Amino acid sequence: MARRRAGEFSKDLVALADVAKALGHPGRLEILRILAGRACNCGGIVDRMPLSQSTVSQHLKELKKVGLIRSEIKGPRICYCLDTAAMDRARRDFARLFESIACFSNGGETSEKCG
Amino acid sequence: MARRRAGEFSKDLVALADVAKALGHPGRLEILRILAGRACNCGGIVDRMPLSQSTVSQHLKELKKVGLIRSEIKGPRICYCLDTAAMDRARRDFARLFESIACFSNGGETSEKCG
DNA sequence: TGTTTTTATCGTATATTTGCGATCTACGAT
DNA sequence: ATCGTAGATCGCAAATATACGATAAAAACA
Repeated sequence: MARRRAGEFSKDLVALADVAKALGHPGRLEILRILAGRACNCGGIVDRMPLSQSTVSQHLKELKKVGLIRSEIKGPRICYCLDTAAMDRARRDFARLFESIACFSNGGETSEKCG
Repeated sequence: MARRRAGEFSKDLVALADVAKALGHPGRLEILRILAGRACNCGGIVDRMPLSQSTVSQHLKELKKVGLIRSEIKGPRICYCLDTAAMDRARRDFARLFESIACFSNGGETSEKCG
């Protein structure tokens, strides 16, 4: 992004966009799916993904940045798991977004006639 | 993105990630909010946003690409509106994503003990 | 026909993302 | 102390994204 100006959009909007951006990569969605089944260390995730260790590590960092996952040192390895509270918050935020945006009462066509 | 390899992730996953990515910018979320209230032409959106006409036009193109909005030529101007069917699909897809990922039955802590 | 309005697109600049190999760090085991 | 494993981080390259001004294109209108 170039020439970013501060305070152009509301804090909430930016926060939601950040979470959406974190979800905006199939690899990161896949990681969340993997962690949903079971907390897992980095290596375990790498084994199930078509990406290198360093790349997976970067995606994990990204997901951590927005708080969707957490890590915990477990002896020689680091265990990653979902932050269920954050996930629940995200779920509600998205639901609210779509609620606030859409008036899904009409037949499914344009929201109203243009003009 | 560098060195993209084809078919690494499932089609559905990629499609959902694409929608998430489209939602991953506060400007685009704002545009959706504006269009939720009322179908609007490009100029009308520009007037309510801290971005230039050309930038807004690009964001509109992005949202069109994933199908969340549609456009309709209306005389000298082009009217943009939500594609309510697509929005509804997206809403359900996100709801399903969070359902499939989270087991929100425990106290809100880690999904299960790590390791 | 020429002018105005509206929007898309081009060209450009800059920032960010994605990806990988290589390396560094931390830790447990020998 | 040394080695091996696990993971983060660095350095690099390439692709995308973001933003804007300028310009082009289409349509209404004088």
